[in-house]
Amino acid sequence: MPTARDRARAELTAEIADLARAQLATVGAPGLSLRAVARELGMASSAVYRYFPSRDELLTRLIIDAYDAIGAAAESADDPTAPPAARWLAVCRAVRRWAQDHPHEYALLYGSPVPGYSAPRDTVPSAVRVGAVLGRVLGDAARAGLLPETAHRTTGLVEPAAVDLLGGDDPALDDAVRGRALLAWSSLFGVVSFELFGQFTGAVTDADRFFDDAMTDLAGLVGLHPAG
Amino acid sequence: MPTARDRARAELTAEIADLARAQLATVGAPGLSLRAVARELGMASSAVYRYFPSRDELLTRLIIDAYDAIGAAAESADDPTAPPAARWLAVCRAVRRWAQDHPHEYALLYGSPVPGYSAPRDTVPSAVRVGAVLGRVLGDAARAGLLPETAHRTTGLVEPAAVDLLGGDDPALDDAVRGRALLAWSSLFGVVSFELFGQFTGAVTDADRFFDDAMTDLAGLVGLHPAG
DNA sequence: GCATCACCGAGAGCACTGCTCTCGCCGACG
DNA sequence: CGTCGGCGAGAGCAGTGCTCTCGGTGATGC
Repeated sequence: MPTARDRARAELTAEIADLARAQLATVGAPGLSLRAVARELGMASSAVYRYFPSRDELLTRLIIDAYDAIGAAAESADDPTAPPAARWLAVCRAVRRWAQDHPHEYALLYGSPVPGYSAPRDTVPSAVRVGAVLGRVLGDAARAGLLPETAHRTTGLVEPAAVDLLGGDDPALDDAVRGRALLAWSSLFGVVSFELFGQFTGAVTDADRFFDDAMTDLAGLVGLHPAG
Repeated sequence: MPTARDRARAELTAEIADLARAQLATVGAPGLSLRAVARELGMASSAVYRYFPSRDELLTRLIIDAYDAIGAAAESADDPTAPPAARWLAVCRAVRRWAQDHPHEYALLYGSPVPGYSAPRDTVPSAVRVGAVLGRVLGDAARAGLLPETAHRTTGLVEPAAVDLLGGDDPALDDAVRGRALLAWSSLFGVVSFELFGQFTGAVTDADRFFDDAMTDLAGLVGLHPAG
């Protein structure tokens, strides 16, 4: 059973992470200072190292939390009873909205990787959640017979381990449409990143409309059409 | 006329930038240290400030140079005599190749923006070059009559100032295809970023084939088909 | 119940960073 | 030939991540 010390430790760990997240939201990842969160917590900087052995470990924690947050946003935006094309657009919108609400955390996930820092294994399950939602939409559509049947199946492009994440198995799904799903998935984040990082400034008049149009085009690319 | 002092100054400025670029390639942007380049140059750190008033100014210089480098790579990969779909794929491949050869510089351009640092106006002309090449391919195809005519023209989505960069004016070009061109443009970088930043690990068996397939799909989205 | 042991917070300290200021030197220009 | 502006060097400030050592204290074994 957890002793009082254990509970205190868990509490303080969470408190540090929360304060770090707050600081992240204001100064961004490069400006995140372990000493600053220690100061704000009223403790010596060295004491923080009892809870996070290094700044990178703290960042890893924040990364996992952020992946889970955007994943949860995508999941809760998905209404499995809605038509597939509408589900697709709703999930994309939720991702964009979360990114706009948490730009620094988004940059931490989908911006430049921290040099000399390779994402630990622990991040993978959380990182995959958004893609899994999109894959589920695709798979449900296939199983409902709403996807065009493929003439000749292409295989060998997608890793077998990734197949179940991309809609699972179905006659309407081959590696060609799975590949297009991967393209659509990365395109979603390409568009969101470009918008968030200012690459679109001065290019488009109505960002909302552009985004909806783009996501609808991507849905069509994988065989999801508003009508069917 | 330029005095000896002026020439020396220009030379030293370039030397600092070159050394900084070399350091960028090994330790990445966050690890770029002004003191380190000064050390490697055998001069006091304070002397470097005669040439770049701040670390951010140095970074800006590197950003502009990198935009120009990837822009030049895209331009020299474009053979205006080739069929549009082939031109499109060639340009995309060149962008990907440059990114793979200069991952840290790529991350500097298309990764997380440096917080508290907004890209100065000077970067815009260089930043726009890759997009301009793709826009030119699209415009040439339109003027050659290789694009499907649009039934009813949609307008008001793309900023007028950006129209000439997206192929110029032509009956075959309206804001719907221009919007899809913007989508394809950002998708190119979405795919390259995901591949470079490790988001695709364990998803695809043949990255080259996947990329070619994806870029061909994007070309088709804007109306560029291998046959035509 | 007491001794022990592990954890925990604090402080000092190291090596490093960006940046500023002041000091002499020296080349260019009037 | 004198003056003035740029230029390099050095010291210094405030801040960083991280380490180590030092007491205190809560949890555990006998």
